[in-house]
Amino acid sequence: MKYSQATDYALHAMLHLVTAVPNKPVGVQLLAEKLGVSQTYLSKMMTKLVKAGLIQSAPGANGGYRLRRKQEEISFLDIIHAIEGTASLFECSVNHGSECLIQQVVVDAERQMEQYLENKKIADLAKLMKTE
Amino acid sequence: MKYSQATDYALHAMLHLVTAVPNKPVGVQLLAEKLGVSQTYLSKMMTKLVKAGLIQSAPGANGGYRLRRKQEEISFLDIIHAIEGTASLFECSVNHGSECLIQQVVVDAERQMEQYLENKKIADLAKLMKTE
DNA sequence: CCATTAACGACTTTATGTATCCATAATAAC
DNA sequence: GTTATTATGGATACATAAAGTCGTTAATGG
Repeated sequence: MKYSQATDYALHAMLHLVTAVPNKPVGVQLLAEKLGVSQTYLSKMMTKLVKAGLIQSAPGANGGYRLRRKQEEISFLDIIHAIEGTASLFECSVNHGSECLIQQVVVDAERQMEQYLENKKIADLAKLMKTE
Repeated sequence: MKYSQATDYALHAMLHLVTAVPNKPVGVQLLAEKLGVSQTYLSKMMTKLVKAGLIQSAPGANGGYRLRRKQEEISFLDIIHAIEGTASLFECSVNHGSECLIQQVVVDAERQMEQYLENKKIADLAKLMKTE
């Protein structure tokens, strides 16, 4: 079980958008160059972020992407869910009569991780980077 | 990102071993029947559990598997690690000069989940099932 | 010896992630 | 309006991992 590289790229792309000049769109070509990944591949992830309502896109000259919400309101979990989906990490495939106690435990554990990721905003990282 | 079905099977198999008669080995054929999975496939996971030191195996007639440790000392995390491995869920593939702050956040989040799974023992579930 | 049972390796199949290419649509600048 | 720019979408190829099967070997009890 691993987070996909796509999630890695999306998180880094969002961090770049946060630290970019406000309201000035950033093109996928620039982002792709900074991350060392192809434009066409990265654009798929950007499209997912758009559909999740995290960023806004603008076509045409001087177009690109910019944040849709305040940066304090965009959590790690938002980004991860946009790329990976929101399905549970664990689903019991054993056919027992009752509810699966094992699944309850693992899902509860997953909830612990998600709470942590929900409380972490990319704005937190942006602050850290400025003081370095 | 998902936990593999193999992990699901392993967790259920361990739960069966905990609730079985102590010190009497349980064969893979019986376990496989209860879980609705083939013997040969399940035996791969059982072998991993043996190598992880969670259970003991005995070949030959009346052989099978039984717990190696006390059931209060076998956690969900032990079983999951035995099947999935212990590698981190997230590894940054972007080439920046410094340490990856994003990776730190996600790894910390993962640690939250692991702590929860470490504190949950299969003995806890066994108790629950007896009272039902 | 014989039946039973775990362990191991080779293999097939299927699904998912990674990545590229090309066509299309929308917008801004001229 | 024309052109350059930029995002979006579909098709496709490739690599990797998961899911599952089969046959063989090895060890043990009766």
